[in-house]
Amino acid sequence: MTTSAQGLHSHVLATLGLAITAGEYPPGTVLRTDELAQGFDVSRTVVREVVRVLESMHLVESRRRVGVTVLPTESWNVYDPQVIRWRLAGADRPRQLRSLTVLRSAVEPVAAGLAALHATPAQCRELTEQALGMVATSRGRQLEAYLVHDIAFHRVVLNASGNEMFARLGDVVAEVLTGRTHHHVMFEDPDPAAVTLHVQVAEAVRERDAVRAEALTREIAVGALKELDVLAP
Amino acid sequence: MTTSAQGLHSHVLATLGLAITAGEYPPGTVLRTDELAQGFDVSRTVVREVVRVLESMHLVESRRRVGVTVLPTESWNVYDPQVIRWRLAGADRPRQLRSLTVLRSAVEPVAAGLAALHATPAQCRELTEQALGMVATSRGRQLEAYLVHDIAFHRVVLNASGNEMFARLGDVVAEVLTGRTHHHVMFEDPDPAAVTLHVQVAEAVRERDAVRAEALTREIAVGALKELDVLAP
DNA sequence: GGGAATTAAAAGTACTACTTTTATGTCACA
DNA sequence: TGTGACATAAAAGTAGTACTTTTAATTCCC
Repeated sequence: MTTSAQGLHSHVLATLGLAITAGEYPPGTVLRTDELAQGFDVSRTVVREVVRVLESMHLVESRRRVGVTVLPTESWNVYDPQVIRWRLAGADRPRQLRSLTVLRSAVEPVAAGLAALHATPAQCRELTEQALGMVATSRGRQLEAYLVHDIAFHRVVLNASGNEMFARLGDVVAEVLTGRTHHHVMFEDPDPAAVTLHVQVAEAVRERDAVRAEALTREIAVGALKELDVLAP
Repeated sequence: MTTSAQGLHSHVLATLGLAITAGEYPPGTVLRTDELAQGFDVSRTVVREVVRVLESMHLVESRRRVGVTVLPTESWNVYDPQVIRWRLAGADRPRQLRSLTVLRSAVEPVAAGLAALHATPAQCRELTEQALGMVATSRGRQLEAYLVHDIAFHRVVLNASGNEMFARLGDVVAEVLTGRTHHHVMFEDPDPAAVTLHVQVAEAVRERDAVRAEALTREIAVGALKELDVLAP
């Protein structure tokens, strides 16, 4: 069983959420609470609580005398980390990775600029450290170790921006980077140019050079976009 | 009563969600299901369903033998439209408006650039129309009418970008613009420079000039940021 | 053929009984 | 006196049932 299930609720939620985001139930499909309860062999209580959660994610809509209707993609809360995880686990993972990468390319440069203004000395240190870690692991097929530093690096930048909305994208970035590493056929070491750019971003932030930090991060983003355009048609 | 309440669930959810996001229950506060049920004079069933939803927003965490614990701000799903609405209605509205505006300033320029590449003829037309509407209502204290066009304009840009994540920020932008208009003391007409910029963005998109569309939108964003720096200390 | 009244299906709500987890306090033993 | 195993009870989790409310759809009357 792949769906982490400590508790009936979690299990049903994960299963249903995954199925819906995977497009298993096309929009407009109506599910009946009692049928779901029977299908999962749980009480109606459990199903109702699950439906309420799915409703809050705008994946479904529950109406009396009708049932639980699956909503079209456009109404989904696509920023909900849970929804993101489900979608990344499902069929349209490539599409999802692309739109998230575009989001990154918009947000991260601005975040880096702000980080240059707001980063604490500790954050500057952490940033440099992670960048050096990236350099150290950038050769010789140490992709997993590299990934850890890469994620940590971007997390620090987002946090140091001082903007709550940016900071909360740390998980998204982590998912994207992980997805990329694990789907890239894992043959090649990371692009040396990208590694250098990260080091330079750390430098720029340390020197409080917002403009440079933003520009450099934009270059990183462009690289990520290019890479993706190659991957997907 | 200000909390829209068709159904017990909605009522309890709105009340509790608002209270928590307003910081009425400091992080770490534990609420007991039965007490809530008594307090709201509803069944435990209703409270449980509400708690499950709040849990999915990471506003609270429910643990056996402990109760429902209010989580710190850092864990909240700050991108959940519902959470955003609650917070905008609460005490830290100014802070919230600022962080959302920064997010806009990062996203919208990129979205505009993409819109220039992907916008359909219909979207181009719509964009021009809204921009002209802004011009028409930009003088003589027609702030409400202006706001409608402004919101529509930005929504079209975000939709036309073709990126799902951007498109879903339409509501956020609408909230921010509305909040701004309604809190600006409503004396002055909109900045003529901003109006002109919108017209030019529509032009650039129509002419498929991505670079120009992005640059112009960035100017609009800078304006919005400046305005906010004046508003809040 | 159209509109009003009826019906029934499904979700919403309530209540009650029971299970499971687990924080905390107790007691025995070293 | 401190420490670890054990017992206790508190609170959430689950189940089942009975009832209410809404409302789509059918029927029936004009």
